[in-house]
Amino acid sequence: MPTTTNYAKLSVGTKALILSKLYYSVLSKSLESLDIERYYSILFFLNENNGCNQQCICNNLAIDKTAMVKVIDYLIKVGFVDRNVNPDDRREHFIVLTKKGLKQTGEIVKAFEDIDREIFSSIPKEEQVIFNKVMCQLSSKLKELPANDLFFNYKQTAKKRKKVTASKV
Amino acid sequence: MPTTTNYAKLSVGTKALILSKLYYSVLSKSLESLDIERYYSILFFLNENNGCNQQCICNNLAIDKTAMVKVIDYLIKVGFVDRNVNPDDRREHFIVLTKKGLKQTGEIVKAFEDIDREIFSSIPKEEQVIFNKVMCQLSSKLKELPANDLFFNYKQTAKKRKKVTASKV
DNA sequence: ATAAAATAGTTGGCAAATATAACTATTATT
DNA sequence: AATAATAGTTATATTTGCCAACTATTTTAT
Repeated sequence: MPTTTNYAKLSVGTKALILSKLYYSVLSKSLESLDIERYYSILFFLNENNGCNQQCICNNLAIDKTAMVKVIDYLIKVGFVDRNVNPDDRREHFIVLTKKGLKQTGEIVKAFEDIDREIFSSIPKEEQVIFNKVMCQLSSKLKELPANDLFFNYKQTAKKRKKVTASKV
Repeated sequence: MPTTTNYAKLSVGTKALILSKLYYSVLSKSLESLDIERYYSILFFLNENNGCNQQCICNNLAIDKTAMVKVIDYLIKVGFVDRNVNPDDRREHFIVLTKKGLKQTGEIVKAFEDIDREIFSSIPKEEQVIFNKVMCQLSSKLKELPANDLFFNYKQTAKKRKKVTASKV
C-alpha cells in the first residue's frame, strides 16, 4: 500500500480542511518576515471591514466569540488594532486597524492574493467561477443543516442547555 | 455595517477553512449518539485504507505524526483499532480496525456520505465534477509551493534546522 | 413604564490540538 | 561498516476550542 495515495476518497469537508492546512502553511512561510505569525485571516478581513465589531468578525470567519476576545487582546498588545466602544450602542466595540496594523496588513493581503493568483493561474476562468459558486452554495447549505451551533450567535437561553459535543476532526 | 455580509471577500484558504468548520459542526451533530466524538476523518480514511501505517494517514490527512501517535493511542484505548508491527519492515505499525471499530466506522462513513449527498444535491453534476477537479488542483499546486513543512515527512536532518513558525489562522 | 429577553463582549477553566526537539529502532544507501 | 533515511515515540510548551457563567446595554413584550 502506497503511503501517499494521490487523492484519497474523502468527504468534501475533509478535503476543504486539508486544502486550508496546505494554504496556511504556504502563507505563513511567505510571511515569515513579519512581526506577527498568526491571525492573518482576521487582519485580511479587517482590511476590507475596518471598524466592524467583534461579532462581525466571528460571524464571517466562523470563530468563537470567546476566542475572539483573546485574539483582539493580542492584536491590541502588539499595536495592530484599537478597540473603541460604539457611542450609539455601547455594547459594541469597533475594531480599528492602527497605522502600524494597516501597514503590516497590506503585506498580509498581498501574500493572500499572491497565493490565490498563483494557485488559480492554470485554471480556466469559467471553472474558477463555478468553483467559487459551489464553495458558497456548500457553505450556505451547511448553515441550514442542524449543527452544534458553535459560531453564529449561539444563544444559551435556559431551554436548550444540553451537552454540546465538539466539532473536531 | 451588517454583522453578516453574506459572502465576504476572502482567500480560498479561508473559505475552505470555514467550509470545513461548518461541515464538521454538522457532522458531529449527526453523530452525537456514537460513543466517540472525534477523529471521524481518520476512521473514515481507515475504512477505505484499513491496515495502512500511521505515516500513510498523516500524509493523506495532513496531520502531524506526533499528534497521530496520541490519536492512535486513544483509538486503541477505546477499542476501535489495533496497532500491529509489520513483520517485513519492523519500523512500520499497521493500523487495523477492530470488529467494534468497523461497526462504528460504518455509521461514520454513512454520516459523511449523507452530508455530502445532501449539500451537493442541488448542484448540477457537471459543476460537481469541476468543483472536485479544481479542489484537487489547488491542493496539488499548494504542495509545490514553499511551505512550513509540517506534514509530509519533514526530515529534520542537521542542515535545515531553523525556526519553523506556525501555520495558524 | 417596567419586566423579560436578546445582544455584545468578557472571564476562567479545561480539554484538545499544534509545534518542536530529541529520542529509539529499523532499514536503505554508500 | 558507516551514514542516512524512515517510522514511530516521548516530552514539553503554547495555542486553540469550547463551555458555563458573568456584566453591561439595548430591544421587545406586556
